[in-house]
Amino acid sequence: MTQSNPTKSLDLVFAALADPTRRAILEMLLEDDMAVTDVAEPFEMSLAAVSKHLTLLMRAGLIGQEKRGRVKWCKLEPDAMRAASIWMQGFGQFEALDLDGLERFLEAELGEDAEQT
Amino acid sequence: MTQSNPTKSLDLVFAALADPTRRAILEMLLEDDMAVTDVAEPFEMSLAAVSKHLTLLMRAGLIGQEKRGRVKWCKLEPDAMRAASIWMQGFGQFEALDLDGLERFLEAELGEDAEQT
DNA sequence: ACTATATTCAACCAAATGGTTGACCAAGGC
DNA sequence: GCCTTGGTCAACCATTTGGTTGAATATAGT
Repeated sequence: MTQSNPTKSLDLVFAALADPTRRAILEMLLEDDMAVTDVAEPFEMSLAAVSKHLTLLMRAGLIGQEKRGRVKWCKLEPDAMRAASIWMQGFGQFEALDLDGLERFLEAELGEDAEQT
Repeated sequence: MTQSNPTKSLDLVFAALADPTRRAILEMLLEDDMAVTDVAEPFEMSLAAVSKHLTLLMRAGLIGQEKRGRVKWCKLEPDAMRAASIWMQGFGQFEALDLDGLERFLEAELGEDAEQT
């Protein structure tokens, strides 16, 4: 009856992503690791509220936290998104939107030996 | 009517996906269009409960419903997942790459339809 | 017209979210 | 030691969610 682990994990990840504040936090962490206070700074809500958001992101596995001194550092854990991302890709070929553009981007990114099909 | 607020659209899609029943429904609809009663059949909950889930899926744009006779047919609308899927891929798939460049690419790709933050 | 089927609606309930404020601990700086 | 800063905790509040049941609506079949 009870849903197995992977299902529950998808629940947590998708639920965590269903809030604009939390998505914004994840985007900020894409740039760099950040202290909790600095994460909270751009938002017009209390530090406690942001702290709760971080707790949810932690439970979903999307971020990790490490306390050094009195500062708690948050770092992105993008691997937690992989299963959810793959699940979604089962529903369509979203990459078909502009595969050429993506290819050009990846080639530029990976450089020389990227294309040899 | 079109979702005027792009952030809200990601909210709705991710929230809709955060429930195992709704994900299971979407997977069922991957096979074929289904009537509401048939969608509800495998689940150990009332028809009304499933109907509510379908309402949420509708609001998120993930399914469409068409009433023919007294039967309401549900069909998958996987395009509604696109923006969310692409948003996620900005985190998981290309970690080794230049993330700023990827962000610029995705922004250009999604246009104003999927800008969050 | 009567009845059965398909689906939603309405009222209710319990639990979770997203936010607030104020108190609380922990770690530095002086 | 004392004060400030970093961060969580606890209690509270409003709203949403996920479920129930029973009544209501609409269409089909006979």
